[in-house]
Amino acid sequence: MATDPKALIEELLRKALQEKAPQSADTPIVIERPKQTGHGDFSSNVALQAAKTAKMKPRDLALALQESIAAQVSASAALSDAIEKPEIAGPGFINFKLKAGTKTAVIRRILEEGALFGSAREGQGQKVQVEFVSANPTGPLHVGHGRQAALGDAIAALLESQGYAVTREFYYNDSGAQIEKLALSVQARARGIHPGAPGWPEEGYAGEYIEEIAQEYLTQKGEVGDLDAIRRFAVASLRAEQDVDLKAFGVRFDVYYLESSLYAEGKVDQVVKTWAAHGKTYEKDGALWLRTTDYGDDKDRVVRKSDGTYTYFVPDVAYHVTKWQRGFRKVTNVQGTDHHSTVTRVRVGLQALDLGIPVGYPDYVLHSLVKVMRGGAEVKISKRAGSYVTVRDLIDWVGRDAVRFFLVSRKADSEFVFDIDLALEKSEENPVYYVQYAHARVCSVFAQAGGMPKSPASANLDLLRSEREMGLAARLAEYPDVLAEATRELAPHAVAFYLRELAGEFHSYYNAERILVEDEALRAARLALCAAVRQTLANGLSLVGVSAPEKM
RNA sequence: GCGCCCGUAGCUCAGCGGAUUAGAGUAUUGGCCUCCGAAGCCAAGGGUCGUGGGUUCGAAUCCCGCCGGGCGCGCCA
Repeated sequence: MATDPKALIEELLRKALQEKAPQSADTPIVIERPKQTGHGDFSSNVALQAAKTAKMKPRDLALALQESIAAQVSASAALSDAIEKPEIAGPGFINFKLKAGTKTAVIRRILEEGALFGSAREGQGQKVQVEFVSANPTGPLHVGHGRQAALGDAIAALLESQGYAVTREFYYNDSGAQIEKLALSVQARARGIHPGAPGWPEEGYAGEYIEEIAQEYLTQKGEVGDLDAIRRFAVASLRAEQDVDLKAFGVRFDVYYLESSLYAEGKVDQVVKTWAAHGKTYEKDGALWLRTTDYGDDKDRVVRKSDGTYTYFVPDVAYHVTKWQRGFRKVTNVQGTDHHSTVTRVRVGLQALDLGIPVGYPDYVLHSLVKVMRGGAEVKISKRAGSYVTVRDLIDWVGRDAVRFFLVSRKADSEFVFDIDLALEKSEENPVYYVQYAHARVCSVFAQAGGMPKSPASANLDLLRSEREMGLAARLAEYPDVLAEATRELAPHAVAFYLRELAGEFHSYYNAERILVEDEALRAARLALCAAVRQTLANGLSLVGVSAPEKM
């Protein structure tokens, strides 16, 4: 018998459909977990979907399917032990209820699989790459980078959970106009010129960190006239600072890819040559244009300016070629929505190379901007950076766990209001602590019981019978599905929501039932359930980069 | 003007490859610690799902218009 109840139910429905309405046999079977407990553990609307092709009223078809399933169930002792006969409800839903033993089986599975519970093999053997943050070394990381870091790292972890071999990558521009401005700004500061004063570079960087870098450069006996040395110093110093912040945020990268290397290795030239060789470019007004309109863009784009330098998206395309050549068939880029115009260009640029790269390559997860609120007003100023709030500010204000949980709990495309007061002053009501508290609570029960249960998996789980215990078991069983779905959608916020619900059900259970009861067998069974809850909370928290404390 | 995204309870947000009575948190109000951690639990009130049409037996969910907000629309990156 299949160990996964969902697969089992799908099988039953498939057979019933073949028997009762063969002409509708290829109707996709959707099985969901109803929100209302009265609707059983699983529910399907196939009868509603198939009614048309079957030329039957939905309810009549549902009744026929029900009859067939009931027959299948009574014919098999294993099936009879696993599930109840289905019920019909509403316009023609078929609702399934699992026997208690089927539901609690997940507890044993969790205890056996431990940290691996929730993982799957969907992506086994496939190399995927997630590119995120990719901040230029021209200033400290801002809140938007924080959102990217939280999102990207969680997406990477989700992909890992499904078996993919994931590379976390950070791409940065270490040459070009922005870096030049940075160098000039530091140089100006080193000469005592303040932002806006005569001699200050056009569109220079005005943040206080520029002054700090300038002072450091000077104390290390740097030569004010040596712009090249200043550039190297400033980039190194900002890169180091970003690394410190990322480390504090609990995010690490496998690869740092330098834009300059693309030029150095001739990869940028190669891209342009290939386009030209395929007749995808033409000269106009002293510039070189790419026929992006051939691929649905609204106008052609300049790739080489009249001054001979390339526009930004040429190295971008070259960079993505390396991703493809490095064997990443699935690539996800996490960026702000302000970059959404590059999505088309990069994809089109890749298509125009005729390398056999699929049309939708790469995937993009675009997130909208983050607004930071404090005391009912928007915070725009950071002491360090001047004009924006940094990741460091957020971590200092509310702590890493709260920042990561908050930033990952909204779907990427929703505009995000990060309320410092909510995250900090009301910390006792904060969702992060709510989830962490559930974890700590289980640990504290174990402490009371004299340590972690020795062999929780050997407990007699049939003793778990209450509504709440069944509900918790069902919730636990859902976890692998949540991860699979969240991975498919590249939407880690689903994990944060799931954790909130699981924690809530546990708190509720904890208040309603005593876990450390006299009856040893029952106590062992409840401890096993608690151990499974703890494991799942820990797995989910770890996935979104939040710690699972034993005490708080 | 054009393109993409968003508009769900006072506030912050889930749900949106249609389907059984729209959900959480927070805020407000009222209960629960002689008993495993009250950073918790239980309960109440609070929503014409921006708006007007359309498709459908059935729409918060799909399609179109409008209103409101965000982001793009460079030989900037």
